[in-house]
Amino acid sequence: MFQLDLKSGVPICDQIVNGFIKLKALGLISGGEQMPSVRSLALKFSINPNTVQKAYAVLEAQGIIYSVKGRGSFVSDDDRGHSAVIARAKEDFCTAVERARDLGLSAFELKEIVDGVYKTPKSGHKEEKNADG
Amino acid sequence: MFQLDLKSGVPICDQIVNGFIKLKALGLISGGEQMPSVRSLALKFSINPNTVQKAYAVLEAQGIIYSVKGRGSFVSDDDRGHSAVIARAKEDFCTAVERARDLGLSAFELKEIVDGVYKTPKSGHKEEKNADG
Amino acid sequence: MFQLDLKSGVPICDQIVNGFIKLKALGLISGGEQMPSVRSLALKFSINPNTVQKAYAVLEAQGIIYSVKGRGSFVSDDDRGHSAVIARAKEDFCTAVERARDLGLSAFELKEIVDGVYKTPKSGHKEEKNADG
Amino acid sequence: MFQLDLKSGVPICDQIVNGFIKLKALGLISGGEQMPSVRSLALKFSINPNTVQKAYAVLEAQGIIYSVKGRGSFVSDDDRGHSAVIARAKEDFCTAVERARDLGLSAFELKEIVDGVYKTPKSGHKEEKNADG
DNA sequence: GTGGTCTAGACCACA
DNA sequence: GTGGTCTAGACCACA
Repeated sequence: MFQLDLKSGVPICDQIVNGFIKLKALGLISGGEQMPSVRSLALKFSINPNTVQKAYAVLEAQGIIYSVKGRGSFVSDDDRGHSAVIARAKEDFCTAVERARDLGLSAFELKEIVDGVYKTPKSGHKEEKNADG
Repeated sequence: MFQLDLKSGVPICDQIVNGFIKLKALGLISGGEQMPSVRSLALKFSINPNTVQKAYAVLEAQGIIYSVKGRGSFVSDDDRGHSAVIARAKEDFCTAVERARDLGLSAFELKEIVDGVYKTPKSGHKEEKNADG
Repeated sequence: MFQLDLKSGVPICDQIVNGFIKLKALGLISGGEQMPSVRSLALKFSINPNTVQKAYAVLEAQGIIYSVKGRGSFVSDDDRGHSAVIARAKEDFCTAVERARDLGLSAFELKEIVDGVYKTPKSGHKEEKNADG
Repeated sequence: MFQLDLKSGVPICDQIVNGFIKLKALGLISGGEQMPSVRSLALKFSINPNTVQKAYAVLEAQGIIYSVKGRGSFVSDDDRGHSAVIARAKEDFCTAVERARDLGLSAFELKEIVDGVYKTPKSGHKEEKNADG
């Protein structure tokens, strides 16, 4: 699974949404698989079930998961929603590049940063420390 | 000048701050030059003068501009602030890379995007439409 | 038979009820014919027997089927229920028309859609993929 | 404006979302126009601000409106989102036609119903009576 | 048990 | 003032 950083200022709901998108991107969850129930995840993270519910609603709206009343939530088989999210991520990265360029950074500098990040071991060094609640 | 995108979700204050940083980075405004008055800018963008005031305060705190009582605000000569801004820009870009990596994008893909953006002429401004308020 | 779409958001019970109504309307099942047992249907669809039970109860209440203690459920001969079902189908369609009208669609557009659907061969079943659970 | 029917069983949030979509379809609200504030609408309908907030979030996700923190919510200039909603409405109507056809109704009967609905004066006779709260 | 909706009320950033 | 997030807790339909 992933972890929450309640101190980060990033809305908990967003962290949950992004957490599952990452898990799917990494192949750690896949089509048809059952999601943890709203209540169980809320309990696990010591947060309010409404927050989890909201995150699941966003994931469902994006086509990443689907929910069946009385049965649970499941990872979607169809990857269109997930692909759309990835496509948007590329656009976002493109915007980030433009911003850096506008501030005078060179293409060389940016590519160095890219390499630097990819050479770093798995875990992002400064994000998502632990769920303290 | 630059434009505001009220729909972007980015706080107006931040957009103003970043707008002037960009202008200075591009050399479109330079040391000693007088900044537009708070009132005139607020009028031009149809936004609250307090918001402009706050943006100017941030710019001053970062050493990008300085204000002279009774005369107005001016673009700073020295580069005290500017290098800090560049450092932060690098951090922001680094974060963008990490996010893209977490979603499964490869270093190769990202570098391709970087090259694509830098090959494009200046007009990368396909976003930030207009301030309608 | 028919198929369930667990992702549709339509309650499973309703899907079963509507499925059998459709089968009878199309003449694919007829008076006196025995219905699949609750258990077998639940097994086939990998759903809760209680859900099938409830669907059968609704069908019986509408006069579409009848049950004989110890023997099972059977398709009803008479059309008591069927005409009521047709009446409700008309109401449902009427509601759909009103909704479309409220969104600005013209009567002409709707009638075109009607013609389009009726000109299509039988296989209008582009929805209702499969029960995966 | 539109009215809510708290007894209808239709989620209040959905009623608000559909209400504004209808208003836009009818041209009663248009691009750039300011939406009532979350709080004022909640007060007007005697419902919880969270419910209005949720409705506005859905409208924003669909591109029908956009929100600016501290300023308010506005009807979107760009009609792509609204058009997508209309397109989906056509699909929904198409599904309704298929369902009616599957139950044995003829194209002629359906077109009669369409004409009937469009000949009826403006207000749907059975929907959305009044907000009692 | 499951997801979904709603109220009540606190608190935050922003203008 | 504005929108946005979150908690706490009730209640519902459905399986």
